[in-house]
Amino acid sequence: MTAGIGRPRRLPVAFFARDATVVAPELLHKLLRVGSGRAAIDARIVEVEAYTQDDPASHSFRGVTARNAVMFGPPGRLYVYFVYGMHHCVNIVTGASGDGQAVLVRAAVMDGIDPRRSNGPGKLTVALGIDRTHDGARANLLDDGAPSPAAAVTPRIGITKAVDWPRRWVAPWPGPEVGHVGS
DNA sequence: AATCTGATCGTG
DNA sequence: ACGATCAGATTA
Repeated sequence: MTAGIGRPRRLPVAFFARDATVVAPELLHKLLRVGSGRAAIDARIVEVEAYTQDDPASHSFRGVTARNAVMFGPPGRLYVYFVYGMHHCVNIVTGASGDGQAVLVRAAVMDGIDPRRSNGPGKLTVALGIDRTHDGARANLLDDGAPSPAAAVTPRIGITKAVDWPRRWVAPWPGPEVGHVGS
């Protein structure tokens, strides 16, 4: 992806301490950094989905459980879960502690990685090497001054409840269409 | 204890 | 359109 446009600034916890529907679109084109030092991998976020507690499709809808506990914890942490017996998905926890909400990172662009290898929630975690051991870890989001894209809000993907809620934001994608589950 | 259902992805 | 594959949540 493009080299640093500005000096990367780490987003403060306050950034995440707001409603998921507000934070989600602002996460577009921010960098999600995994690892540190020379092992650090950056992913420029290009597709997100917001999940709040009042959302029937959210894992937090029915209250705290062992799996979703992190969603109810402090903002700015990673909520990682395992689904379909084979895929991991990463979320950035938002809102105040006690409020179960998060933003699912559905796609990102990575330097030297074929976009088709990171254009889906499950594929992205593989590309970033994220698994359940990252659940609850502090998220490392960077703002390198990349211009904010004109976020397009659309219905969500891959869920069966409240599908129509406009809580999915997609940024211009440099390669082939995002995902294959068109809408 | 048993059943059901996925915030997905690759293949047919 | 469908199967893979299993953990977590729900129901009995």
